[in-house]
Amino acid sequence: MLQLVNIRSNRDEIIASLKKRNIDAEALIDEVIALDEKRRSTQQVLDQNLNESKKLASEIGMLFKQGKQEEAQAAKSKTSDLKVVTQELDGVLKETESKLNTILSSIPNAPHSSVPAGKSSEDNETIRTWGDASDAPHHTPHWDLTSKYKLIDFETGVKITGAGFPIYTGRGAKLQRALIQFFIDEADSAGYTEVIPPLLINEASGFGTGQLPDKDGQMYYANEDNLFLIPTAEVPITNMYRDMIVDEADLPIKNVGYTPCFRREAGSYGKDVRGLNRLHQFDKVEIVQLETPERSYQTLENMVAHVEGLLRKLGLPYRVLRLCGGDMGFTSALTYDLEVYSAGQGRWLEVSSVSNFETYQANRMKLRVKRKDGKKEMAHTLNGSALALPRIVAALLENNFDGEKINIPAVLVPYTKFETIS
RNA sequence: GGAGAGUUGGCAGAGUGGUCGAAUGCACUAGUCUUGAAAACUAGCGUGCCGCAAGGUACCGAGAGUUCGAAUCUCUCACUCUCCGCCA
Repeated sequence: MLQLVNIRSNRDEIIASLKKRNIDAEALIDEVIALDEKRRSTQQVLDQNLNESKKLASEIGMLFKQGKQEEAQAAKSKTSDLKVVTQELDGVLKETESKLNTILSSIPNAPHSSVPAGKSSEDNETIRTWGDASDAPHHTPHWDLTSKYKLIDFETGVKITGAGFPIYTGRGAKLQRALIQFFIDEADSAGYTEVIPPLLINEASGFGTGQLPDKDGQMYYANEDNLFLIPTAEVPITNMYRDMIVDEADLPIKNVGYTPCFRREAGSYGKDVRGLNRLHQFDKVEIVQLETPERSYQTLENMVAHVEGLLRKLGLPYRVLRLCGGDMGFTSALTYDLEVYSAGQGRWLEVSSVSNFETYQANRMKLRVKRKDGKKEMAHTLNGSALALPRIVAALLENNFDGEKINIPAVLVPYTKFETIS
């Protein structure tokens, strides 16, 4: 959620910034400001009333103690009017706060100044490209390769679960594990602490990182237990720090976690879902950081650099995009997408999304930093895929197929224990 | 799944209707003492909201209720622990 203090003091900037998401937030923001004012003035009056009630109550207590029954009874009758007013004010305050929170949590994060305006992925800004996207010798899509070399069994996955739940078999499975291990080792070297979080999360966690209340349709839901399957490790890992005040000296906090991710992906179709392009269950290694406001943007760049390092070591041509306002996620202030070139399909595939949420998630989950001078403020949260497996596998197979065999990148061979797939 | 016990400040742990935001100990911070450290002593030490401030108000797992007044009584829910059952 946006912070009220910011909305109060930077109303115009926030409205202008939200325009980059193609949202005219003026009416909403003004409603927030009005509700906030109502909330504050109501609380002032309520506090005065409560103060009087408290005083009266303790006076009555004294009178009873001194045995002055009649005076005590008289004082009691005075309290009833006050009580009615207090209850009324309390009702108004709660209702106002609840309205305020509902509206506030429905407003997306205000994009960073560097975010370009735009409507769709067409308007994303390409920051840089690495590698030669055109030099692949063959153009066989990965679904032909996985079938030819028996790496992934899509059909049996359909039988036991449904579309989008593939079965990795033999060297396909080993390649998958090798990549996971490689990604975690790299993050480990970069100072991230590995965590293995739960794969189901409760409502509070879903709200904390911003998947709830609006995106519950995207998550699988275990009705009996009121739990959701995680769409990304971001949710459990970031929520480890929910309702916490962390010492500035402990920042940055860096975690890496490998988890399967589950997404319903309702409404997807066509070439986007062919093969490994979009799945309901997929593996991902995620990096998460908690930072101070003044350092978070440098940290964002560092995280992008980390992900680029992975792609370079794998030898996959890629490009870095700065997402436009219209294509950015609800909670993000600035997002970089990394896309690898898929030689077999002749197109770019998103394999990582690295974002700075600034205080947006922190404010939802009450995650604060205690500064050296003792003052508390919202922390910044960041995360990024490092990396999402399926499309990496797709690009790896396609780009390294020489017509006879698939050549495993040298960095992976110690993990796979085989150099080629043929 | 069954039975029982519990949930209080960073931790431990008092508190069963009034002056309790909450004893005490530990931890932590600052100071005194000391060549330095330890010890000892002194002081400070939760969070949110409102307020320029003084200060006010709320929070003792969550929510509702009884009462002039609730950490304390009642109800509902959640969670934790112990024992039994089941089980990787």
